[in-house]
Amino acid sequence: MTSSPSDPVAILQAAFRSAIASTLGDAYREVDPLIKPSGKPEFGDFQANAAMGLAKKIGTNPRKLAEQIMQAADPLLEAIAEPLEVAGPGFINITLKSEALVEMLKGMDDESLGVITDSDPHPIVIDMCSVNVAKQMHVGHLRSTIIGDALARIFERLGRTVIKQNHLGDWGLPIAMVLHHLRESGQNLDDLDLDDLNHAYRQAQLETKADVRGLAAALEMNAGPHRIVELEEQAAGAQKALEDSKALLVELQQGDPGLLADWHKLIDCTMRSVYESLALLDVTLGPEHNCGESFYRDRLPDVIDAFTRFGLAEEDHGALVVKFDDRDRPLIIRKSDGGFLYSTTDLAAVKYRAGELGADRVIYVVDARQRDHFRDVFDAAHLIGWDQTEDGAPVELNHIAFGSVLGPDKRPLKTRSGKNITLNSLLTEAIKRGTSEVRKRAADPAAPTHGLTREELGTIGKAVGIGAIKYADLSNDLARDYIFNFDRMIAFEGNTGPYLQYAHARVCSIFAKSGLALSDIEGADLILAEPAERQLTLLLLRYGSIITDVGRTLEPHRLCTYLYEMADTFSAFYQQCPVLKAPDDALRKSRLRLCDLVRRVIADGLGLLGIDAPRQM
RNA sequence: GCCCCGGUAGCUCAGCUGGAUAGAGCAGCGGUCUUCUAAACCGCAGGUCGCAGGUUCGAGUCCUGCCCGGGGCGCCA
Repeated sequence: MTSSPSDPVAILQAAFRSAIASTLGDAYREVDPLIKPSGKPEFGDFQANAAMGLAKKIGTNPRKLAEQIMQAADPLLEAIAEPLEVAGPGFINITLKSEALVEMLKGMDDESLGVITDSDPHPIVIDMCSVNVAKQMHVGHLRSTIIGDALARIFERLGRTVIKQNHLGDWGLPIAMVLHHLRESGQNLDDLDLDDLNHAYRQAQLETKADVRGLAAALEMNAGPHRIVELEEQAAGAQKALEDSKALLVELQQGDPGLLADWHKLIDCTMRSVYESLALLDVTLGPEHNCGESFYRDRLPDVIDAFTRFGLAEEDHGALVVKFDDRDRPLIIRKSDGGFLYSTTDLAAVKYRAGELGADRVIYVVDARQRDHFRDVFDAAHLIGWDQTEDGAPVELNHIAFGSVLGPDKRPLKTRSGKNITLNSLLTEAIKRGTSEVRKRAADPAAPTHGLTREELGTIGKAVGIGAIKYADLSNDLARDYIFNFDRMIAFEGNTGPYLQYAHARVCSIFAKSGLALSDIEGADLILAEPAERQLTLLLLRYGSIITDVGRTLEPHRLCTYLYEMADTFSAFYQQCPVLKAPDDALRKSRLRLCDLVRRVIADGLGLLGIDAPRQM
């Protein structure tokens, strides 16, 4: 990672590193000087906070140490910073010279926008969406898709090769159950629609689950003989349906041609609807990204062999398990009936992604309920050494354990009638709401959108509606559950997608009204006299490091917070610094150039979140 | 029973490897449109950071215990 001349933090870090080393000796060359944007403008632009921690470690006076470091750093920064100051218990406050800020701003004023790319040739695999065939895509898959897509865009922006994979649930017992049910009921699989599939899924669930537990409870609670017999018959029926489904799964897994053909029909039916939703979301994820459970079916025996060969698996009650030193829970990799499980598949997937695809990072965007599972799988992969590429690079396995989407009652989101809300209906509703907001505004003759066609307004409305959903999903800490609230997410006030889109449109509008072309301001002098101009500049200069941070932490909400702050800071600038009505031409061009940078940063940032930024709204 | 995640203003949430007086947005109150998009901006008010200990110059942040909410826990995925 090189340091960009446009990133003040990187420049200050380098200077303070050597200042610390020359104060305390070479042993301290690698300590982080803890450069942070200053909390308050009166403390300057940045602060170095390392002196206090170091003083504690060494056992010296923090303020005194800060002064020593400051004296060493001062000459190094003479060209770009005002004289440094020590404040409080040992903060070193830094104010940059305006000329230096101008140079840094020019440094980011190209396509990069200050984002430093990484040329590591290993791809990054992102496991996202993960629909279950035989089940309609619902809000649960929304987050996985939106988050995965945003991360994919961010890593591509950082210069990495990204392989998106849709790890379809297409090979387990549930799909066998549905297939069994459809065959039993004589359904014609050629004109199967999603409702048939959903119905079949639910019926199959009922058939096989009704209801061994009920029987056990009835026995335990000394229910009457009639009730027992009734439940026993039901349970026997369930057992039979389940046995049949299991048998069908075995046939399927052995490659029975007729069954395979039916299986494909089922998948096609589900995926047609999935692709519709993905198109509405503007997420590029097609058949070429499908790499589901069935893909690994021939690789499962090898997983068992390898774990057995390395002595990492042992038999327990007939099943084959991997045990860990630090937890009671084992990972079952083969059932006592010889069948494989999703843990077997997931281990095969780790091996494939790291070993064959050569990925040095695999990101699983799967909901938080699978935390324990992935912890076990990752640890098992580590035990056997599959978490490295063939060229020896260590592989980072990350599970993005995102929270649930809840309804207003804080229970998993359902319709009033208690059904799961389908993703398609949700997206359609969002687009409808977005469009109606945009139309409402366009009805005003003074609105810039007034003359637009119905179609143009529809395009903007879609961007607003979908953007609102995506932003609501990405702007919170992913680990939290979040309450789905259309009214809040589509509001134009506060930290929402539409607010940012609006801020972007306003900047565009200034430029459009200026009557100038981009080429007119390209080399314009930048004049940073007003505090608002400085604040805007300091924020613009942070863009690159924010993107790097998101790549490191996998926390897209940091980008959201940044963009919101950008819109806010721009508003302050906009209020305090006339652009088109600036007192002279030089200032006008300087401010337009600042506006242009703001516009590009917001558009780029929203783009990384998968959100469109219309030029008008 | 064990494990994991969360608990910050009335509501929804930020708070970056411990740093200066804990920040936003909604909602509430009060201002700002002949002025570059008022879908905006400015101001006021609002806090025992779940509770109790501990670590230290300094804790929302780290450690221990407890409370509340959610999730998970051997042959479903």
